[in-house]
Amino acid sequence: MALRRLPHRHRGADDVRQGQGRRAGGERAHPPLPAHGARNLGDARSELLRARERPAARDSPLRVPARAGDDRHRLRGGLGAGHLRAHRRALHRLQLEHLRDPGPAQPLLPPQGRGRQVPPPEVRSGRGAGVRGAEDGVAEPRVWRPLPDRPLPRHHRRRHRGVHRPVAAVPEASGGNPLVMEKERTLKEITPRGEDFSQWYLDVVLKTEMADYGPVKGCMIIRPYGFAVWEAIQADLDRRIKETGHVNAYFPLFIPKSFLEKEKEHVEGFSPECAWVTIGGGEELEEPLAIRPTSEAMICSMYAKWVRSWRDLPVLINQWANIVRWEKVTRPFLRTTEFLWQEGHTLHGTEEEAEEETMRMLGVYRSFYEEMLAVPVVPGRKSESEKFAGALRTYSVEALMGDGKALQGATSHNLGQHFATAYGIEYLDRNQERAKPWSTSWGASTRMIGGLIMTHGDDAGLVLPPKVAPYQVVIVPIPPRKGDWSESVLPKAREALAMLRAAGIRAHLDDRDTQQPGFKYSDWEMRGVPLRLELGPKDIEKDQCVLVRRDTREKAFVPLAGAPARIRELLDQVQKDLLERARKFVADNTTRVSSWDEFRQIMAGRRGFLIAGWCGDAECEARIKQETKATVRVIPLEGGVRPGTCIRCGQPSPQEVYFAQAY
RNA sequence: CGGGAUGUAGCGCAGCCUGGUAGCGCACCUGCUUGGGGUGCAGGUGGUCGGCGGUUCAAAUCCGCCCAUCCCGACCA
Repeated sequence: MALRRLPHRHRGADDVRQGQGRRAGGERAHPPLPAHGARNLGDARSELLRARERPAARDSPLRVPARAGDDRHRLRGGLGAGHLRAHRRALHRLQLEHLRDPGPAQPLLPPQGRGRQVPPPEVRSGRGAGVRGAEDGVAEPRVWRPLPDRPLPRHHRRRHRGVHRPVAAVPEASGGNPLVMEKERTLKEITPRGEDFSQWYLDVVLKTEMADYGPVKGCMIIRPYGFAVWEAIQADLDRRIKETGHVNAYFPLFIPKSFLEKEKEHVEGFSPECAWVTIGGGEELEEPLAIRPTSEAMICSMYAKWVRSWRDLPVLINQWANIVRWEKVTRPFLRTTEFLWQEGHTLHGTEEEAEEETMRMLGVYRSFYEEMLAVPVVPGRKSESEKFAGALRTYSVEALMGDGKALQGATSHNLGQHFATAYGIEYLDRNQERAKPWSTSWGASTRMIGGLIMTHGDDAGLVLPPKVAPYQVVIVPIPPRKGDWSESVLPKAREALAMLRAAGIRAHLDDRDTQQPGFKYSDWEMRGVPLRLELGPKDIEKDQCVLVRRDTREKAFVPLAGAPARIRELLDQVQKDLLERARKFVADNTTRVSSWDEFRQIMAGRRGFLIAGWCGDAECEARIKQETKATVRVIPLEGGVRPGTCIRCGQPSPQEVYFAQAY
């Protein structure tokens, strides 16, 4: 297939002619090329090499040590590699203290955040990239050193190097873990949130093995651990969609160009980000096919064929599908070229019914976000400029991320009669008169996972709400000092696993004997498993186990027999606490502003939601965006209408709105 | 689409300025050791130096073109 705007060498008609369109991953990164003999001079070269002496200058002490590599580090905030490493070490030391004695909550780093700390001067040493054991003379107790000296991770740049080598799946039967394929031994380090939130996010996504970059820009691979979260989301949201009377169906990926063009605003809105197929079977197509950026065009066209009578209404169909939008800037989960979502498309006899449906689904999204993802959202209506292309009214739920930026979590549109008109959907009503239905559409995507990560995550990695966590409990067996763990601890751990699974708890036993318990703790904390169950010889003696919460790291000793019940309680508690904590964060970072100065000041600093009056004028909105990056996120549905004046221009404002910098 | 950066082993990097045997740490493999917060030791495996072309006896290194990714902006779930 050929994609417009992508005259890529792997994507010629050849691929299609082969009837596959795709080659094996490795090959695609390195397309077959004609052999060339440019490299066959190796032997002659070595001969000459041996005949010559190595230039002494290479090892000369006069060599200038600084090079491009060093400058690179300095470019980001003026710190050399050594500084950064020292910084990191100091930061972690501070974290330890924080754990023992949590200080006051940082305004911009939600509850468990550690805040940005400047390393004490004594640990700021010269550069020493890649040098191990550059001890700073502090005799550290052996208790727990979260980060032993290691080469400085590259936490200021993320680089992608094509296709990763496939790793064989480890079968569950042999004690493997199907959701975590790479059994690497180091805990992959994560940039602290306060240092660089974007990098933190990418580190979390990649290192927890939720997703990885694919060979095509913006096309990520959702790995098993990430996909398990999506499956949990899907299962629950699907249930909610069906409970509200909808049924699932599936419509084609390809949409003929002429279909897409029927609704003017719609096509104008989406054509810039459309991918087109122009070749099929080796031949130029008569009509280009869009790879769906959304399915209104396709689905409404079919509705025109299906709907004849008022008795056919309402039509309440949902589909789970993939979507392609040619985005210029992409980030895993948050904005990818291809993404997964559900899109509902409904038809109704009256405007009131359509509006009711639109609001009903907005409510579904809201409760889903809060109950499943533990992410508080602000439901509201979009401004004209943020409206869906072709809609009458667009509503959304907006969440506030840890860095003070807002994320549109899901949208619900009242499409009016625009699409019915454009696609010729007509029926005979009760009075035997021709009538046009009112349509709606609503969707939520894999972006939700991004929101989930950015709402709850901390410096140690992911924090997953129990309801969507692939593993709710991980069992870490502690080997005895003497003897074989498979004699005592392991069988007991397996018993515990069976007991938890029987109780309907998603549990995993980490029985890798190549890792130390301490490593496992950190590893699963990074992956956000809500509860850890430690089981060692001492516990077995007392017929108990140790439960540790991921979010608070609180420990509890509980009798083994009572573990399932206690775990269920704890999981519920964690779920509740996460939502509460996130709510508090949103509340703490939502400001009702009364002056333009204050507005600008907050946007220049910690950002967050700003509640203010707005005149409703698009130009005024654009000016605000230009000056502060903030846009109208939503005109809230709750909290009452408070007329006032526009924060920017002073004109009368019919209602208050939520402003924020958007993702 | 503009600006910036990067591409050397699975990951993180050095080597490039001044062309001459491709290196280090981690991971991985083997063995021993260790195990309640990231064990230690010893020995190994692994590289089209992003691609193509040019200069040269010789290119990771110099030159040109291309590709890809990331970051920051302008546009959008």
